[in-house]
Amino acid sequence: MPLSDAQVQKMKQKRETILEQAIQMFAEHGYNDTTIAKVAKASGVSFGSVFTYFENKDQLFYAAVVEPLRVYAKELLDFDSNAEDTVAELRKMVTAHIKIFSSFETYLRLVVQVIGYHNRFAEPFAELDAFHNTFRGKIGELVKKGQEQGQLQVRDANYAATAYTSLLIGLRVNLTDSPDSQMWEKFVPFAMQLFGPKGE
Amino acid sequence: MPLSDAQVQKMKQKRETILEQAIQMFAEHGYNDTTIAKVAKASGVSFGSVFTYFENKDQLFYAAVVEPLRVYAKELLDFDSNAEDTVAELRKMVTAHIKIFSSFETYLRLVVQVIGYHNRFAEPFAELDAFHNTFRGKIGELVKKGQEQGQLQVRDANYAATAYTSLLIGLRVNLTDSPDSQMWEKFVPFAMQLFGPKGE
Amino acid sequence: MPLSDAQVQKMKQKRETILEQAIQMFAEHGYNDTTIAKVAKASGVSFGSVFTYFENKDQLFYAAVVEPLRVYAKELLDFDSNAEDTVAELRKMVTAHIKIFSSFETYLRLVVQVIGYHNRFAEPFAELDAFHNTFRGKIGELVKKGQEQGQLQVRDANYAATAYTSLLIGLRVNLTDSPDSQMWEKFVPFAMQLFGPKGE
Amino acid sequence: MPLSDAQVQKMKQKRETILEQAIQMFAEHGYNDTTIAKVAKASGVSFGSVFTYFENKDQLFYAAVVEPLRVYAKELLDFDSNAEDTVAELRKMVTAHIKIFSSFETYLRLVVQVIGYHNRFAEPFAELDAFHNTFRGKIGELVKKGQEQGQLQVRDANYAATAYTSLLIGLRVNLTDSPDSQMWEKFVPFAMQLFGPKGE
DNA sequence: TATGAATGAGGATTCATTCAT
DNA sequence: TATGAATGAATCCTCATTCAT
Repeated sequence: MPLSDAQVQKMKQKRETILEQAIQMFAEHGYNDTTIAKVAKASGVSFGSVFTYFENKDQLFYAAVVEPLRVYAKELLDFDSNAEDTVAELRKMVTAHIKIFSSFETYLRLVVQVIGYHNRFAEPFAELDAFHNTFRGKIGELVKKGQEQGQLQVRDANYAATAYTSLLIGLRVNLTDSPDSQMWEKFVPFAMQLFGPKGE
Repeated sequence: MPLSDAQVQKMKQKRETILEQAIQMFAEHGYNDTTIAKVAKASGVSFGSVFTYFENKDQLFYAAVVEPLRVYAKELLDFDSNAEDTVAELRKMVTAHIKIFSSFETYLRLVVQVIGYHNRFAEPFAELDAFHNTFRGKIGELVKKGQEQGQLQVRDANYAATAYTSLLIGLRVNLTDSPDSQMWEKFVPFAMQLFGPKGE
Repeated sequence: MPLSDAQVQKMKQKRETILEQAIQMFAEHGYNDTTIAKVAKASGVSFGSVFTYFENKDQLFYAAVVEPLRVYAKELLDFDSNAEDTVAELRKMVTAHIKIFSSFETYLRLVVQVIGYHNRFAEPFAELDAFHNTFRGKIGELVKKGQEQGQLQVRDANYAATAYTSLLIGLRVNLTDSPDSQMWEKFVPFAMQLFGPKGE
Repeated sequence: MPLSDAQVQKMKQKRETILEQAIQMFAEHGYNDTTIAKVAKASGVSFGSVFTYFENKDQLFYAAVVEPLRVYAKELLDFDSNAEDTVAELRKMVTAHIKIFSSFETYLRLVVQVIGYHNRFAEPFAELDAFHNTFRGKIGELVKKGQEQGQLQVRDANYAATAYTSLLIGLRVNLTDSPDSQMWEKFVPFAMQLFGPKGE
């Protein structure tokens, strides 16, 4: 007996709710202090149901880390590594990234944990690491282009990209309780400096 | 009957061993996956003995975070915020910091965890936060001086300091498995850029 | 999906079994020497299940003390404080009480422990104390009535009631291993004396 | 090297202090919640020293129960079972007993526990039981004499004695927090009734 | 599919007791 | 004799996971 469309919809919705609550709680209280029972309660389902949608706690954690990544990845990679005016594109990119990071508080807490315990969380870490490489790579390309055009001082573009992503994650770690995006914006010029724009 | 000096020494040594093992394991496997039994075994003592030296697991964790801080704090603050040649002092400072951070792998993993779950680890977090403020403050002073002397471009010195400490921590997070200090050194010029040195 | 009636019945039965075993063991071996594991084993359930029915050991103890009280209270208060023939009613009451106390061995051991450590067992003690006051009060009323009617010598009715309940509990303490109800019956006339019946 | 008298005195004193503290704490908090460490601390000695004076915790408990008994036994048996005026002697005895029991709060809490868990505390219980039999026996003799003299109504003297000791212990249990000896005195006439004095 | 009772492995902690100093 | 560090058995409790309904 196939499920009706309405039923499929309802189930999707339920899965979504559980995942959102899980992200919230994993980020806030960590893996161990987040119990399946608490997630279930916060989601308004029985804890048995959590196992209907996620094989086990590790899978739930994996999904909590990896699924948002797909969304955020797109936003973070939304810049043109072939742009003509490299510096302008970089500035647009940095501004967008800063804005995204300032609003990511919950999710990035999760990311930091995964990185911190990458032995324990090998699988989600692999995904994050893969994205990080893609991310750095694309930024590196843009930087390289800017250097070739003479708009940026010549330095190792990959290191510049790594310094840049490190600054982003470091700010997120340090400004733990500062959702105030105005303050975040102040860091745009500092981030730009890492790329060595000429005449600034 | 007071303990003999030899006794006292032996106890100090034992406490030290336990703490070192605890730091290692907390950093590697996190708070929850580090059991007292494992720490005891790694330290070559019975688990009951751990409780002789540390009131409970939370206190052990606290000590693991806070005691090394006292040592590292001194190293990290070892620069002159009144130096005449600001840029030279900054470069020396940055080089030293990069070196220190490159060797901190274990301890900084711990730090990242504490920051990530600062709700859970409120007390050690408070200590880290206090140090961070001192650290940023002293760097900010040096930057301010450089700006007054005209050696640095004028920007908000506190934000510069925050960007700098963020870069350091972000590098540590991103370069999780890179104890290679040669690679770390490459980041010195990028860090310097955050302070806006003129004519570089 | 609500539980079926049969399920609910089974659970009630299981809870009952656990509680009975707990009463038995708490009475026999005391709070500390009664482990959850032993109670579980005696009840034929896993020890995890005990926590399904009782929040923790203290709650189990509380239930073990308070739930039987509801039953016994009714039996003990089953006399008429407005009876016409006071002495006859008192004799009936005393006979009933003696019989009840003679059969209470297990439960009263528990009661004695709670009273003995009323600091430690504050909550169950409060319940017992409340019942004791009700019990004494009702007896006192009957005694007062008898005195007004001239059937009993005039003494403080409340002290008489306290002396009576003390005798009951004292007998239970002293005759620890005497379930022999024939012997208990012999104490009826002594108990009656406390009320000062005229012409006996 | 024999110990000096002063040293022997000091040790006796220390043992005494430990025992007093132990009685206090066993009575107040029970066997299990009274730790050797706490007793040692309250006594101003190291917990190792407790083991110098008492073989182990059980022996300490045994001493706490049995040693005071030797003192109290003498007081409780201080009446003349051959007295000419039986009723007067009984009244004197009851008055003395009530007074003693009213002041025994701590010790009798201990006694009640031993009786309550006589399986667990078999050895101290045996001592208490032996004393109880002696105590009842001597009272029984006096009662028997009074009956022979026609001063008391004829009833089973042993049951009367048991009823009497039960009333004493029951009062002690019930009046847990009433050190007020004035109130206790009110129970003298009730206790007397148990012996069936003629013409009262 | 949804529920929640049942299970038991795992872990922090307490504390009597031993024993070296 | 006095001390207190060392030990590890014992116990409460949590929680992921299974499975009958």
